[in-house]
Amino acid sequence: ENIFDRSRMAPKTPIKNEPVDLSKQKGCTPERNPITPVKIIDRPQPDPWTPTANLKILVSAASPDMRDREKKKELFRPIENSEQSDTPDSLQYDIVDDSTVDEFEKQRPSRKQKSLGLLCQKFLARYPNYPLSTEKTTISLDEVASILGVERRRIYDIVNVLESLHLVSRVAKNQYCWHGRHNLSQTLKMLQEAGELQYGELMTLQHKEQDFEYKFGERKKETIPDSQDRPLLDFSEPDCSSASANSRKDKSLRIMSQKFVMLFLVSKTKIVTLDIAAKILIEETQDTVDHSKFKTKVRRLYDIANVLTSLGLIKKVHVTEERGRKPAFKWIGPVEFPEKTDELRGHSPTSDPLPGTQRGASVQYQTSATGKQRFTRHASFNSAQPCEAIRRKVSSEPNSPRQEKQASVVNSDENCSKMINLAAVCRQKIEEDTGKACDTETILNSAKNSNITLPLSLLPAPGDPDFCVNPLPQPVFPVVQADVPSFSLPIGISSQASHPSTPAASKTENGKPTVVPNQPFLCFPSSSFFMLCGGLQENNSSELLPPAGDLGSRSAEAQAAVPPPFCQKRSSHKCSSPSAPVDDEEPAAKKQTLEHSFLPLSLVVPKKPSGSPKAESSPGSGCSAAVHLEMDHFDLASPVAPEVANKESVKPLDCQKQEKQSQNKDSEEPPPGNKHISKENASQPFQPQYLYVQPPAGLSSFNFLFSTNQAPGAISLAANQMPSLSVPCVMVPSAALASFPLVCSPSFTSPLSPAPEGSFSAAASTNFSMSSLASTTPVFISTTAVVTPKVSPAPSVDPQQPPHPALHLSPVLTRSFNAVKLDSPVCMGHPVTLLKLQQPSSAPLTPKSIRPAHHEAFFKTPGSLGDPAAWKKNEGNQTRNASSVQRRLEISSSSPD
DNA sequence: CACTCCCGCCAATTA
DNA sequence: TAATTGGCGGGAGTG
Repeated sequence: ENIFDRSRMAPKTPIKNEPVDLSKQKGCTPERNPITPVKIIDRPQPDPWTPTANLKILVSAASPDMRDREKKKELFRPIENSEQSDTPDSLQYDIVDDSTVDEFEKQRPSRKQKSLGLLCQKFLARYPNYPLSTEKTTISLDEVASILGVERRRIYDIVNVLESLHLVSRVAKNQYCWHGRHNLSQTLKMLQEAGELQYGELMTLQHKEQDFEYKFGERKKETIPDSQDRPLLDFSEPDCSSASANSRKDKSLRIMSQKFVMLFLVSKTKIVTLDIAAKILIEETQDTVDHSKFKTKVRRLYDIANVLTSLGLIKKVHVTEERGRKPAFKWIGPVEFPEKTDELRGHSPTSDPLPGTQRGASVQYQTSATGKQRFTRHASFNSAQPCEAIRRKVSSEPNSPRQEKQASVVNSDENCSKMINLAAVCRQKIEEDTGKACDTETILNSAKNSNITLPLSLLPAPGDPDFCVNPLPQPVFPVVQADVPSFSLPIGISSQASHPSTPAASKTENGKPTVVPNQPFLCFPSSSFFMLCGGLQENNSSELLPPAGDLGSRSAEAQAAVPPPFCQKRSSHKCSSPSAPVDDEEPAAKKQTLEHSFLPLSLVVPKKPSGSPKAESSPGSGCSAAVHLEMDHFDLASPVAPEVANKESVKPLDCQKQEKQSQNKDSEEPPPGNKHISKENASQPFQPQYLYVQPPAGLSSFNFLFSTNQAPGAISLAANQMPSLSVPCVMVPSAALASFPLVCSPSFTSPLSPAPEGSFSAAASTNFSMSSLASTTPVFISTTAVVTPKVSPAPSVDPQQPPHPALHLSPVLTRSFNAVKLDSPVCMGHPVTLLKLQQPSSAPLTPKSIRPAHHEAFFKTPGSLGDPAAWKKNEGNQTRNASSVQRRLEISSSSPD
């Protein structure tokens, strides 16, 4: 039967081709309408058998080999001819001839000739690497499949990978749009950022069995600051990717491809072994990774690797490890991304149809024609497909499903930078030897210890004016950034975040450029980072305290509150006073976002919708763009309260650049001293500064604070151990943050303010919060255990995962909050509730375990980061969690609407 | 035998 | 319901 089919196929294809091809080829060019379902035309006769066809069949029957050959030939011919696909007949004839001839035997296509890599090359050969911007070439799957002589299924494999890199995007059924490599660098950059977030610091690679290896991703790019450009990128990317990608499920292949690329980008060595990649990429595996699953994953990786190889991004190499030689791939593509250049160049001029501000929207629209839902989804995350994927998974997967978590980070330090370095070092070591890893760990530990003491201090911020958030000027960032592992958001989100900065600034300015010089907090322009400086005051802390249960309830509120602030930040420049400027933006946007997004999800959803709306809404200024980013982020959190946002906006956020600078000073140190936090601390004696990082898309709920100065180091980054977050940051539930004044903007006082208790202005501040989700529970994530002290106890939480300690987030208990609050004033001292990731080092995590954490967190939901269990533990939390989860899910689904 | 990964069944998703 | 997509894993080719 098969034979029969095949034979049929051959004839058939040509036929199709003709019609199709014609249109398509032509179509390739610009004009075509995306919309289409081109294919229709084709199929007319299933069997247009030609005489030859019959022969073929016979032949094939005679020998399978023959068949193959024939096919191949056919395939090739067309290919050779390239576009000529014209003569189907001829093909057939040829085939026939061939069959007769022995050539077949000679050529024997052998498997290699059929390889996906080769096929991909042929595919790529058909399209220009850098197509003119103006036109878009459309790709018809049917057409291509017929031309290349392969089943459509294979084309999907190629296209899906290309799509993950935004080389193509799906326009409609059967139709893909060829973008070429204009955006490739951007995409890679984004992936790198995302990868850093996810895997970043700790890229953990698990090797084999039990060993873990941690890789710490280095942050190559330090500059997060770029935010300006990013936005574009984000959008653009998102567009492309999102549009196409979102459509279905998570599309594992796409996601896998992105993750796989991320691994390369994050890896110092640029070499990733398949098994490690497979382990990391197996999200689900959670506990038991099935061997079969692993195998399957590896198969897929080969598929992806073949395509990437064809793209010249990677090459196959072998790594000899202790265990022996393992297949691996080395990244041979660009390592450094000119940042925007790509964007600017590539995009703007040429390709992007949808560039710019609108882009996101526009794109969506286009796509929308095809499928609304998809788009909608996309919209929500343009850039961050992964996120979506994650969500989906979460929702879908019972196992992994996690709740989201929120965490706010408390302190970070320069240490981060150090940490990073360490991580890198560790990673290297690890790579070299597993054993070495230990060393690194030790180091880390030491660091941690130091940190530990400090744990988090949350910011005590008082609601006061004192705290100001200033957006740091980008320039400043670099320093910090460098240090810190980037948190860049996951794909989609991050981009947005970055992007906004500029515009936002403008608005913010209105309020005041400088809010308070002294302010303890700095806001980073980039949405993603914020630096908080200054001592914290206690007051707010109280607010934070709210019991977990409360949190849950509050969280929502908090969330709502949170968002606004960010916006301001974006404006990196100045955040102005509370004065309204910002407000405008936020509110509208937020509201919209809110509407769109569901609360919890904020991260996920928001983007697009929010973005567009925001932009629109905010008349203001460029801010819009910037805002978007932030907004988006926030949105997630905030859905709640647009109002709040408004309020917030009202309040001056105060971000001043100046302050930043000052802060910067403080913060700066980090890079240099990686090693010991303690030292840093010493150096840092200053006020504690914190960097606030917006949660990556995946992590919507978490807030990260990094202490610039002190280092408590935190965290030393447990990175070593944990893949999860090695970063020295603390994750604090948004709720917690909410209470903090720092948050940004003091300006907001959000009525909503989550924290009833505290309710201070701080409340307003809460904004940050992404809280929505987890908000309630503050969590620390440290890889290592160390850190925290107190909090503790709870961490154990996860019964389930115990084995995989890796990431547990220990949920900080509510109390922790309290504690935190209390401590507050001092950054350091706070008893933060840190949750360490449990596992840290000691136990060798299995890759699986690790993965789960990462993956989930990264991909799926913020919650995923932590152990679900942890969440559970918190009683109140649980509910929340669940709710949050649901929300997410809902959102995802709903958002589209 | 291990590494690759083609092939195509068939489920999920769309149209 | 039909078509499109794409997950998945058996098992074959290659070295």
